Amino acid sequence: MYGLNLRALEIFRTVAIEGSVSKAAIKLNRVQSNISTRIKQLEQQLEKNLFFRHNRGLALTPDGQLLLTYNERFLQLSMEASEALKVGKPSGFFRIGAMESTAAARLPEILSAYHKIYPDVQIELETGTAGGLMDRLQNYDIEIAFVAEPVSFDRVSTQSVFQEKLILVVPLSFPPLENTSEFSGKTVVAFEAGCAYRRYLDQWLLEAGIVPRSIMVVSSYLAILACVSAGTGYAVIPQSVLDIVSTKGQFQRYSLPDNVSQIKTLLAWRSDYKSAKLDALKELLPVC
Amino acid sequence: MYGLNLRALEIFRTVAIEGSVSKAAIKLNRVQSNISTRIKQLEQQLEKNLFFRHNRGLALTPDGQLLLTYNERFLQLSMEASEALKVGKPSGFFRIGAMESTAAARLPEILSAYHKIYPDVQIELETGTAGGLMDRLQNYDIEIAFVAEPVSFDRVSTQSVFQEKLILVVPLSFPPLENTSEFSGKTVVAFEAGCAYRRYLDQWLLEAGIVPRSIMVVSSYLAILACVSAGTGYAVIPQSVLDIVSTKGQFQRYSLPDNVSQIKTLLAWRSDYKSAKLDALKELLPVC
DNA sequence: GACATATATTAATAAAAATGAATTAGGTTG
DNA sequence: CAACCTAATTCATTTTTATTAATATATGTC
Repeated sequence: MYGLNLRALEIFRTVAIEGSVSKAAIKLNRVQSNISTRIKQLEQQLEKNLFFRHNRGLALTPDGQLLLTYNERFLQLSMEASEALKVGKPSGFFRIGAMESTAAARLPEILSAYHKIYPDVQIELETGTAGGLMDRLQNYDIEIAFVAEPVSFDRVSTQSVFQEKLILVVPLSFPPLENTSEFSGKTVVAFEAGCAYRRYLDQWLLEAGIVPRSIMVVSSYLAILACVSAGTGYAVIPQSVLDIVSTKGQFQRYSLPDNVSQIKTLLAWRSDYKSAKLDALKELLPVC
Repeated sequence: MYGLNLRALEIFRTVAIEGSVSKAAIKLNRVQSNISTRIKQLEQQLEKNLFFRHNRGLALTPDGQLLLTYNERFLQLSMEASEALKVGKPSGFFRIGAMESTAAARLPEILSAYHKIYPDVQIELETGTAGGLMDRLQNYDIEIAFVAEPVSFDRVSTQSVFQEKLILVVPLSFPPLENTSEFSGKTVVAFEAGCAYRRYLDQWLLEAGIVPRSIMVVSSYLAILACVSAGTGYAVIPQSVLDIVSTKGQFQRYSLPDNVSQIKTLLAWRSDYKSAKLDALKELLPVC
């Protein structure tokens, strides 16, 4: 039954419509014996008589009638499929990776708009660290990723889409920040090592000559803010994330030097990846 | 694109799921080069890249994803088709031929019940004379026929389903029937020659020694009754038809001798014709 | 009984699919 | 960096399947 192909269906269909092997053969530009054999083959494969043979030609049996309706459905489906492939409209799964901050602060609105326009696309948004996401991108596990710069991988293209500002958040219980050296000996609350912002944090600590007492690794911005509020230690967090949480005012905020605080978020995709889904998404993203 | 078959779809599907040509080859008990070639072939036929090639295997492109969804639909449809063929439940067209009298008086109720039970069967009821119907039956133009006995054709099976009684209907303007010879010289209103009841009528006329003035051929029982009511002539008509028309009392009725008035209606089908549709219909028909 | 009109069968050929071996292309490891 | 791995591709060959051309068979018509 596995050899059943569109040609077989076409032959069956033509014979059914013409009611004759010879007429079908003429119509399909084949020799009559070929049609005859193919029909018999089909009947053997299905173990059903599809036609009554009489002296003026063939007529469908009930089983043949049934097959004919499925035949039509097959042909229709195959046309629909080739049409869909030709047009290339956005559809199917869209596996998107994003850093938690981007997923929380930037994407909801955009993906919601996207979903409205292209309801046929099933979005799967997964979060992870910048490093982890780039690995998954290269493993063809996700199709695109939103990650903080810098990104430099072979065969990966990027375009910057969001500008983030990192803010230093400090517990109210800490003395006002005047001298950065005061931060030495305190605890830093931070994302795990793969996180891009964590790298900026480490860089600032180094440049400012700060030696933290310890680093507490927490994998959620909400949890990090909760820790800061509770006085556990200080942290660095994107402004946009801060904007969407309601825990305002429960900690001190400080700007960081521009070189470590102004960070672009990039949309990244494998260079060999081209799709209508991606093109459509780019339309909805800001240029930055 | 016409060579596309279920095997190709299965190969594509397996590679897509396994993400690897070699694994798919093992799973499908084929050699890996074969899978590789088939995939490339498919891509060429569709003029689309279906997979990204990377060093750990293959991953679907958006086009590949799209094709995969159609692939699933194809496989599902093919399973549905083979399931339907296996089960053999009544479905498809059911081309039924019947004499007008049977179609009008006997079948409506039965076909209505049938349709309720088997809504997947599309009934086509066509009327014709007994002779015409038997021709069409043998021409595979209709699948079954309801005709009056006698029927004796090679390769046609029958079973009797209705008992009809023929009634002689006479205009009110005619004198009461006492002596059949009085009917000579009058007009007979009758169905065309192929009609079975017409043959019984002819036989009775012969046996009773009646010589009609003329025969008026009318192809509808309602029209025949209208003619009789109008005084045109006398006619022979099944009791069951008389029962369903509202023009009662506008003519005289007489019984005919049993040998020409008691007639069975047969269900007839070609002996090579077997179908669930027919079996189901037989269940609903009276035995007689 | 010869003829016409169908489908079916068969043997030969052509085309397509599957195989096995060799090759290529990226990684990984010592 | 060379040797090694893993996985896909290419290519020559074999096997299978589809197509053809010629012939057989079956049935109805004159």
